[in-house]
Amino acid sequence: MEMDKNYERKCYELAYLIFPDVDETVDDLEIKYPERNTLKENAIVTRIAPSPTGFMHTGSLYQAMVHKKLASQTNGVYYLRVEDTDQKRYVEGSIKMYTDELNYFGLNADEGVVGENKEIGYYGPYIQSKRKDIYRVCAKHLVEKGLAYPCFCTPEMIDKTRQMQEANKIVPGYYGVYAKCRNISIDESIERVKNGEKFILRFRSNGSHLRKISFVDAARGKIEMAENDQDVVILKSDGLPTYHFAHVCDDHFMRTTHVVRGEEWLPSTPIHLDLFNAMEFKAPQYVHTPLIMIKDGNSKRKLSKRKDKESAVSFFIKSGYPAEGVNEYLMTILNSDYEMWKSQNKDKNFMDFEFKLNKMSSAGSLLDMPKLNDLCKEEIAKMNSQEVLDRVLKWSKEYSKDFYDIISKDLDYSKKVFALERDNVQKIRKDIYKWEDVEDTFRYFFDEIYDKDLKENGYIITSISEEKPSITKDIIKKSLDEYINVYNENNTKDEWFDNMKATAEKLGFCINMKEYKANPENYIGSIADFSSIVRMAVTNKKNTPDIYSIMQLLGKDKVINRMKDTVSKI
RNA sequence: GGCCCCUUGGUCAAGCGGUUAAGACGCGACCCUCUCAAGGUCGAAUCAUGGGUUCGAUUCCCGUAGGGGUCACCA
Repeated sequence: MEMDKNYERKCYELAYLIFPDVDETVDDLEIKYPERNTLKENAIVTRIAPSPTGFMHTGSLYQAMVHKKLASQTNGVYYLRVEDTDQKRYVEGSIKMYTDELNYFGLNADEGVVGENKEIGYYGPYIQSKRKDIYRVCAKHLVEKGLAYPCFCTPEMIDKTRQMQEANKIVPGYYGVYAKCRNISIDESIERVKNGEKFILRFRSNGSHLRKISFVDAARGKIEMAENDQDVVILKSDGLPTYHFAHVCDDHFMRTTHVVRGEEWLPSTPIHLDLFNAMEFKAPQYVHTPLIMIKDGNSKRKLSKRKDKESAVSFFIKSGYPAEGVNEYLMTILNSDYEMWKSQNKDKNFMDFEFKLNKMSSAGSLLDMPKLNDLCKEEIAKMNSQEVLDRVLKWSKEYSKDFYDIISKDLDYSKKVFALERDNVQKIRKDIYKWEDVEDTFRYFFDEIYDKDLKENGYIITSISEEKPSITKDIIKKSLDEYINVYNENNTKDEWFDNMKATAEKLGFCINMKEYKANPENYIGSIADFSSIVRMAVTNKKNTPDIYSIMQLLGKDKVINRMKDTVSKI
């Protein structure tokens, strides 16, 4: 007993020696950052915790969706905390980029860091590098309790131990008898600290990997794992905490109820539970989300920052994927019954859907780009021409300045372009799924782009002769010459098509598709071929929306000129 | 390699002891049609494997295999 008292006193001495300037206690912090009593009992407090590395991973977006849903549907809080304890990886401007990207998808946090130098909330600071004092209070507490100790080992020494362990097939790591500094006497520790020897702070775990612990993952259910026995580093040589320790201190004092994170964290959960226990903090509920995978040959793997452009959220923004479509996609892989619900609630959006943790799939899903594209296509199809114009302007201003200049010259005209087969029609054209594709899809409406295309690719109309030898270049020319003479801009659509058919028939085309299919050898081509000639002469594209509407929009002069040019240049 | 997670068509998946094993994307065919897109109709395609438990297993248990993750003074 006498001995224990003595040891206890020494622990306090050591703690004071290491943290002479810390006079706050854990109890003080409990008062400073009280429980969130204004929230209802079942309100969920979640957090997104990016590292400012200049890169937002697609998986984070997926998690942001979980945070947003959980907090909003329980009237809880979703906050953003910047995890910048690794100063080596810090990239300037990351925070703004990150919050901007969240904003693009409407998945921004409602507390914490919400922009560059912008913080909301009473549980801050929300940037870990500014929370040094808090970690030191907590670390001091552990030293006082004999649950943390200074480690004087060099990285080389630790490396050597590890190699020895691996060679002898011993569980590697810094623990038990292999934890050299854990086993030196407290007097020696005090002495060496006094002497100014360099050290880091390690947790003194009382666990054993022979014992099992279990915890409930809110998405996966009960999980059983070996108890932690590693004396993990809690404060690094730069005085900043490791992730493990910061997680415990921050999520406790920010009163997080649910820690939603990628499943790569699952193996270190026992460490965190051990730490929570040592600090006598109540551990949060854990939710480990599956990783988003990508197909690589015959197998699948985690989205890789280096290899896969889709791993960056910025890729989707730069390409102009509409946020609505991406969100829809995220929901479909997030909650298995979302698609069913959506098909019954077509007019609602994902924020109206009740997200359930136990409906979250736990297997990593492959990023399915065709599916994403389809969902985006559907979302764009819901927009009217004004909305499309606004969105294209906004996107191109940022990512395609030339195109922006072209379409903003005559906004009224641009709007009419986007209104084609969109406004006031029974069946909306669904051929765009990202803004990046708009320029090419509508290139023939804008002279600058049209001319550039002709220059680069030539007149593609000649390809008709390659596919159908009966339609020679002469026939193409003759058809256009003939059509130029009869084209009447004031025709209704029906009159226009009758006119087309009359001209085509005169030249030997079959104007009845059924008849043509039955006896193609009797004709030089079909009305479809004749239409193609006109289409390509006017747009230099094989496939376009209804050619009548296009001609109406372009106006007679342009239509006639383009046909004349084609005749003379091919 | 140790530990952990995961496993229904090509992909996302419903299912939660008895089903003709949903639906969506993709794919194919046909219809519609001036091309394409869309739309409509139809179609091909799935319970990784071996043992149990049970009257009965896709469903519950165990093993095996496969895939993934993780083993830092990075998060």
